[in-house]
Amino acid sequence: MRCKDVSKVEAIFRATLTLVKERGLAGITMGDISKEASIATGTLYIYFKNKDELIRALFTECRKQSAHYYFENVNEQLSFEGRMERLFHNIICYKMNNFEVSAFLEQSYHSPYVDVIDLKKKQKALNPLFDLIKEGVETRKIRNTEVQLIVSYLFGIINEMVKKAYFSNKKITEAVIKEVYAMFWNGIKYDG
Amino acid sequence: MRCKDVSKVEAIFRATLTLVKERGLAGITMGDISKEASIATGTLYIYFKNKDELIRALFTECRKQSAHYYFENVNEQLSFEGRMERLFHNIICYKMNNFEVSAFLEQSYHSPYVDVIDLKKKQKALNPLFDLIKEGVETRKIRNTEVQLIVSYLFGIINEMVKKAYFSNKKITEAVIKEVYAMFWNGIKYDG
DNA sequence: AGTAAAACTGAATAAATATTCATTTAATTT
DNA sequence: AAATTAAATGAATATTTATTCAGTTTTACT
Repeated sequence: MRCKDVSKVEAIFRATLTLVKERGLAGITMGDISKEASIATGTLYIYFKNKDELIRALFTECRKQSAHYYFENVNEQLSFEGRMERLFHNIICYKMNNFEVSAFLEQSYHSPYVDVIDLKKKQKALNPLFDLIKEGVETRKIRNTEVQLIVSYLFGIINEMVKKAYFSNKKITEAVIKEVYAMFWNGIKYDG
Repeated sequence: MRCKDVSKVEAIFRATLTLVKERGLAGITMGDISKEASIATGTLYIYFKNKDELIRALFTECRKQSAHYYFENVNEQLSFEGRMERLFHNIICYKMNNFEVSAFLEQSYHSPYVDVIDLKKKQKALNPLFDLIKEGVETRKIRNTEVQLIVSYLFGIINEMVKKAYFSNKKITEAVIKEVYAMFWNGIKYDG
């Protein structure tokens, strides 16, 4: 054998996400993870120095992946409104289809595994979003408000809705996304 | 001594909330709690059978307290709009001034300490909110949408905003509350 | 003050969990 | 196909954490 197996890291990550979704970050052990990933406990320590590093590595990975999907097809060909709607749509869909990722990230933020320094880096990944909102404010497409407030408004609505849908076992249909987007847009649009 | 000391339970709860706010639910031990509460570890077991019961008792207490404050002064003397704004205001203020309570509740929901049965009871505490929204929809004050969606929209905005404010060390001023409420209202109001 | 009951203490023990490592298995090289 | 190296195993060990309990202090009552 030549090198560490990427697919094993993948299996470990996937197992951890599954367990965190089911039991929460507070309720999982290295034994649980290895069992869920169908590997020996010792093998975890070949891929990660310890539990902290495993969780942190997964945290980093999840953040990278999320941000990547958020901005898919949000490009200059689209109007401001088009880009905003696309972004909104992407974020909802990603969070719905990858609920375990969202759940893990949310739980990690205020856990002993993740510290504030990491959080600062988050800003960069979401810079295009901040820029888009800034543009909207400057061109009077959206109300003249603190950019951060709009971001909180955006993620607040989406996070809560996705969480609710997940825990009540309901799918979020395209019609519902349209409806919520309308509410979101009415909330932020400029009206003199 | 005649009976167990209520103020000691209070101290234990307060200590736990402080620690969960700082380190997260995953990062606290019974030893940490007793130390923070300035009592011996053994004393914890006089008041609570074990860690699970401690956390669950605190969870129940926090939920009761929150719901109580949310509906303060939301009464029939007020117009529909007045009641809605008051409620919005109450929820924000409570969550700001008792951030550790909100943080603890949020983390508990998906922890091994709290199970789904408890969650069902939550519905009842928030019934007045559901009723208010239903009334709004029926009287065409707010858009004709799934009530649950409006609730998610409401809590989503507030939760995210309070979290952001707390972690960036900024106070939410009355002006900001007014601004966010305006956005919220524009999002849900009926417009043909 | 004297006494019994309740509350409190924190070191000792039990239980859970993380981590290591001697051994086995599989892959790669010569 | 033997030798070499990397990866995987899981029982053993170390560490952390929950829980208990024998002894101490405080309280409430006479």
